[in-house]
Amino acid sequence: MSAPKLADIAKRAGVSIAAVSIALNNRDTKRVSAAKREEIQRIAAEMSYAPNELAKALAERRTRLLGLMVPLRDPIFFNHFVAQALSGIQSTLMRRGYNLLVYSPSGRPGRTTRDQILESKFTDGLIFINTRSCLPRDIAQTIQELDAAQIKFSMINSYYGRTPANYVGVDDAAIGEAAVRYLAEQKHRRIAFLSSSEKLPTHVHLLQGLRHGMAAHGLELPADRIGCTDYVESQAFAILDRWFENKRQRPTAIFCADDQLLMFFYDYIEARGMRIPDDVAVLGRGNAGLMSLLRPRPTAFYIPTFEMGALAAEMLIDSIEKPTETRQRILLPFKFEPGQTA
Amino acid sequence: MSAPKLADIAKRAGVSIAAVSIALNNRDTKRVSAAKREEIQRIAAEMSYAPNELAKALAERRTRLLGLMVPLRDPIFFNHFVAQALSGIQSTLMRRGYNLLVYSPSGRPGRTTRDQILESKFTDGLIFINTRSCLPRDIAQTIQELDAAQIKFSMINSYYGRTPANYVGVDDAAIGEAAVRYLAEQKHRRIAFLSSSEKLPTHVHLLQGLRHGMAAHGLELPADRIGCTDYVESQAFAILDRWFENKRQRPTAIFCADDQLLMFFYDYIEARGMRIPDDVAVLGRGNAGLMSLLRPRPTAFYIPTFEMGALAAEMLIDSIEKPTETRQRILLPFKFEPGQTA
DNA sequence: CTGAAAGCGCTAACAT
DNA sequence: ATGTTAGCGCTTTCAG
Repeated sequence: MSAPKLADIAKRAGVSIAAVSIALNNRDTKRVSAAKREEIQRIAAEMSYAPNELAKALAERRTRLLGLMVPLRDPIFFNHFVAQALSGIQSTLMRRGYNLLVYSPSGRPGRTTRDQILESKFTDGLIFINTRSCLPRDIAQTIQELDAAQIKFSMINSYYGRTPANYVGVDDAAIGEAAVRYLAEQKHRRIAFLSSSEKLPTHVHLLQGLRHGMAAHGLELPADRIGCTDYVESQAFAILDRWFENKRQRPTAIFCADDQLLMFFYDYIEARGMRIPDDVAVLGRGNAGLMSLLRPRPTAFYIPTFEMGALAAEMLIDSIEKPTETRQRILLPFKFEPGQTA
Repeated sequence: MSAPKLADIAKRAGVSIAAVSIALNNRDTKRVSAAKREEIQRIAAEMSYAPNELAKALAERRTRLLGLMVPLRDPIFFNHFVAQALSGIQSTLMRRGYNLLVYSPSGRPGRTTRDQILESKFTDGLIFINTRSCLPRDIAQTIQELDAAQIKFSMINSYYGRTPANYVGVDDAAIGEAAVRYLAEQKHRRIAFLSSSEKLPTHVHLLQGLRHGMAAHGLELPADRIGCTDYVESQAFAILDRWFENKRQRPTAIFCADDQLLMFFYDYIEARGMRIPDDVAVLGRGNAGLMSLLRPRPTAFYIPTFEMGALAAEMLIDSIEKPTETRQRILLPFKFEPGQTA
């Protein structure tokens, strides 16, 4: 026996299909008498009726499904970022009655926006998680194509282009500034910046904040104290060796742009037999869950990943349900937590 | 202008809707002439046609969507487990052309199987991730209800009941045995087991393996060297204090049942000013990604979370596509990686 | 207040 | 080889 449908209930109750649909869905309408409604509900429960969401969605022209697009390619750090964001997204969806479709991330770089559009035919809207490796230009193009296809979407992290879009990020410039302020207050004057790659938005914004902060404190950030590692550990080691070779000129504090770089730094310190914070202070930035495992406990700025996910979902649903809603670009404040490293 | 549909293409091409459907879907059939097919494909591309997956699914009676049920989340450890399993699942789905619907985990414990069944109306099958906190009895009931509703499913981790079901776990008894073997070879004779809670399947199986291994090596595991923490750090500390109070009788090696317990142990060692492995050796079990962040690097058994996800998805899809397939219960082998702690 | 009928966009069995 | 037709299960006018 296959799943019971409206018609089955209608037959048993001796009413029309429409009557059943109305009785079951509109909790308070006078379209159907109280007696009939109860009868219908009883029968439905008895047959353990569950609506076919597919048919429902087809008729209603909406699925209450959101799609999540994740360019999955980075190691654990990113995994964890996604997991956190996912929790946040889910917390919103739960409250607002949506579910999440996580699209299989295609390893192949050929994954075009067109594919995404195709896939989105199942959903009411799309959430994008932009990783540190997403370039502004690519994102801008994606936005254009989505708009052309009239697909609703919102983005998490790292988008700073000019095209208007719903997105939520973190205020990296503010983090950079706060980092300098904190270190300057501890009398650090030679501060270095261990980062990812020159072109990445995060790098750019942190740097901007750092420079601003340096200026405010009468300090400066010479080019040779900015290290771009491209996330290659050996490259990070080379940069650090350069910084530390001269006892007199070595930086007294390092600011690491994200958790992976912080890990590199911990590894380096261990490899060279140094100690944090005795030999050098370090300030981190990244994901709370992961960094809390490190010892000594990092003094760090935490990215509110969960909240970013929750907010991105909220924005998207708003724009779906009230199409007039104008697009918002939100930068969430960071959290700071003192540890043992600076 | 709303999205183009088959009818639009049909009109433009001067053929029937069915013809378009066939031309677009069945890459190699003689149902339609080569010329017409090309013409149709050209027009479709031109209008950037994308099929309405909903309608398609309704007609085909299948969505190529799998649902993921995740019980409410524990802290980071679990987050990461889920993220890993998710990656594995996705790798299979990608290859086999499915997508994943991640159901919002309901915080409320009242989330019944019935709810899940309701939600599953969107999917072809369900994957369950059973956490360490899932009791065998509850799982068994879930299985029964799913069967009654004729819903296909597979489970990841921690199910060891008698009801037949597709599931993939890890061979904890083998891990327990291997743990003893490894430690015994290092001449450890007083080995203690820091664990979760007596009732949990993982605990039971690890213990079974440990006892077996102990016997084989002429050792024993007295009850007072089995510590159940219920994942409460203070409880863990109390147990450890008891173990370590007597210098003569203290265990020389500890086996931790999972990563969270290992973290407790590291915290304890730090708090009491001891050193690993000088004061005590420790052997872990858990998630590769997370534990690799710890220093000293743990010597540990790693659970193949990614593979478990991939396999669970594979099994589920098989059972969907070939309904004759009999149910399988697979225990994956663990991975062992030596570190600096034992 | 209730039921009949017309879709939603697509597939597949059935004619031609 | 191609076109026609009847659903898939539900919602929603629109008559009665």
